[in-house]
Amino acid sequence: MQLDMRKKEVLQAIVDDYVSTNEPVGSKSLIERHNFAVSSATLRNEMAELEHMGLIEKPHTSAGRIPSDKGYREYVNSLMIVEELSPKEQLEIERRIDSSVDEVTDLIKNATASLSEATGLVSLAVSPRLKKSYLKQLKILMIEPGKALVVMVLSAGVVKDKVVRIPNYINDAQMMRISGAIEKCLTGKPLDEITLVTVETAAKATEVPEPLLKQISYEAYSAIKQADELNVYLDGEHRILELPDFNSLGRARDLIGTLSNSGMVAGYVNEIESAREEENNDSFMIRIGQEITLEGLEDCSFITATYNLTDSVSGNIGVIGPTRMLYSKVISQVDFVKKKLNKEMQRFI
Amino acid sequence: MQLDMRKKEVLQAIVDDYVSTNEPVGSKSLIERHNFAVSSATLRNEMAELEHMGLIEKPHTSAGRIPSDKGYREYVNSLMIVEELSPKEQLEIERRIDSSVDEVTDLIKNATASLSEATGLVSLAVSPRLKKSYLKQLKILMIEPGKALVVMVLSAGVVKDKVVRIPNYINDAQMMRISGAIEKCLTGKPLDEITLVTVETAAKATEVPEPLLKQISYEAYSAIKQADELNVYLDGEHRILELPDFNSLGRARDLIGTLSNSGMVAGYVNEIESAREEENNDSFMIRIGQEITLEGLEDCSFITATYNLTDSVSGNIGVIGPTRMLYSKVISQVDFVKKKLNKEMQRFI
DNA sequence: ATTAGCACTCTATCCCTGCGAGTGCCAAAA
DNA sequence: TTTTGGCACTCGCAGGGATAGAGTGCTAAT
Repeated sequence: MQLDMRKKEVLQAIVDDYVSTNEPVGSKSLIERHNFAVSSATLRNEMAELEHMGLIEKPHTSAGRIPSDKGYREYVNSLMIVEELSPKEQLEIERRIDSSVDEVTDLIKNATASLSEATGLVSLAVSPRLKKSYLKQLKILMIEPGKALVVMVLSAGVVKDKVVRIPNYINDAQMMRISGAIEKCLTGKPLDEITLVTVETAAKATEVPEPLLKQISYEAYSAIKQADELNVYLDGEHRILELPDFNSLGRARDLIGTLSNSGMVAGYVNEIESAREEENNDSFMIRIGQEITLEGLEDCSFITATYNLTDSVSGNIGVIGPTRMLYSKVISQVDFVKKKLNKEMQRFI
Repeated sequence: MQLDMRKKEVLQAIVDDYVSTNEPVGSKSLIERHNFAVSSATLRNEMAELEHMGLIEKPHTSAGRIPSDKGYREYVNSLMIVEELSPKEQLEIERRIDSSVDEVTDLIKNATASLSEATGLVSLAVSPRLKKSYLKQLKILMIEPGKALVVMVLSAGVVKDKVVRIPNYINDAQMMRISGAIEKCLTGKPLDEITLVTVETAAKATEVPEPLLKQISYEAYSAIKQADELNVYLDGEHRILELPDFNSLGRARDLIGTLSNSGMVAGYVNEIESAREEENNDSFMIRIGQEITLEGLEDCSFITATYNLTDSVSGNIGVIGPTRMLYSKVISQVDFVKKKLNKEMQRFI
């Protein structure tokens, strides 16, 4: 994108104005609000060219211009001046992230709520991707006839468990042996390298009847697989209904509807997360308007950052809002929450 | 409320018509859609009286009538003919409640989703009130230095756990002793009879240094208390945005905003649940419009039923929608889901 | 390259009107 | 006493100008 200095200034001014007023901006009001050394006629020419380049567009003939997705993209990539948060704003965010919680999940939920409150947008977080973390402990506790609890302690400092069914006739000693064998063999293995066969092979080290072995192995395996399933935490859904951008109802419904499908959301976030890793970008992902391939979010923007629980275990936290959002500030807020989250997570490792 | 036969018929017809058309109903259209043996003028007189009694009201002078909260109440109490679900509808609901889940929580979530789908309204469930269930097991597992997992098996077939902090210097043997002592003493005790003192007293049976005892007791206690905290599961928030009743945006925002405060919702549900118990009603609670004392839900209706995990452990499941809802059908749906839930829960006890 | 000026376009708003649905009431009928 | 037909009245809503206002593109002059 080749933009001369003045075009850059004009585009920047248009985005800034439109974001703050939610009105298409015309050449005259541009002159009024900014110190351009040229006349409105000159700006009109510039604007015509910007439109020709696809950076801005007209809702209708006699209205001002609004930025296009491409325009926002240009703005975000090279025009925007990222706004630092004031100490007060920082404090406000930190206050809401109660650091006295005992579980990572709660910490993440708090951070998500805090982010939504600060930005006034819908916020979301994806739980840590535990595929790369490895098992430190695996215990199977007999609970009552037919029921056991598989408890897994992972290297990332996370504890996961799952209630599973077991045959009635199994006894404590047998269970101890199987559970011990599985633990011994799987300890240190990353979750994504554990397959049903791995577990079964591990269990075979014990002298326990075959069918019993198979069943327990399967249940242990399913518990392990469940442990690395991703969760999506949403917050502040109601806030988007405050925004004038969503007064059309249909849009709001689509957004909330789509977001409530956490599987799809997690999948999408993973997708752009791996794109980020390949591009070796900094820790940000910004998707604007049509760049988002999730149905119903085509006129939203998505800003998300990657937090790290350990070097190899990460998740995402970010916001979704209308394309017309205060990028310069929201980015700082997301970044700040991410950093705070990273800091607090040290305690859990 | 003294209503002669004809007034009842008129009110019933008005509610039915208004619910299905979402238009104020006038005397003439009432004649057209129903087989009244009288003229529209007579109905006008009846309607004037019904309005005088506060059962129906006019949005403005020259519009038809719509039922008031009081009118809906009368309808629900004595006019409505509860609509049975067709086998097909029953099947559809059952299909969505996947009965192969291993945990009660998942069962409840599924039921909630199914209910929302069936009714097209927002559904919600409150997790079982475990206060009255008693401890069957309590184990404290050492996880890593400074961290332990408290695992509790409750009489209602529910397993709860919590990660807690413990002093670094405690050793396995000490922990075994404390944990054993606590379990021995608390087994069989309903959760709501367990206090911090109870736990401490139990722990004192062991010969472990006092400060250690105190701290572990406190952590165990906090885990127990956390186990009987109530959770609220919501589903189908986006569906209310489909309803013409919520086209005003503000109402939708208030509703979603209020519902997202799960503490308030749980409190309110508990409140009306205990009212139900006192009145020794059947298993239904219906709150219409102004009867709801939750801010932001003043023009909604709330239909909820009580499910039972055991005799003494119950929770609630129900829906929230506009006062203009198909009471006769929604009630059947809620009831059916509740029964299905009760049936499936047998497996967990 | 910039600018002033101008004709043109399009929307949003206001006001007016007429239509339709519905009401309340009265006097006559049952 | 209840019911009914009839009628005047009310009010919201949709449609139809008319107007104002904001903005554009183009042209000719600087």
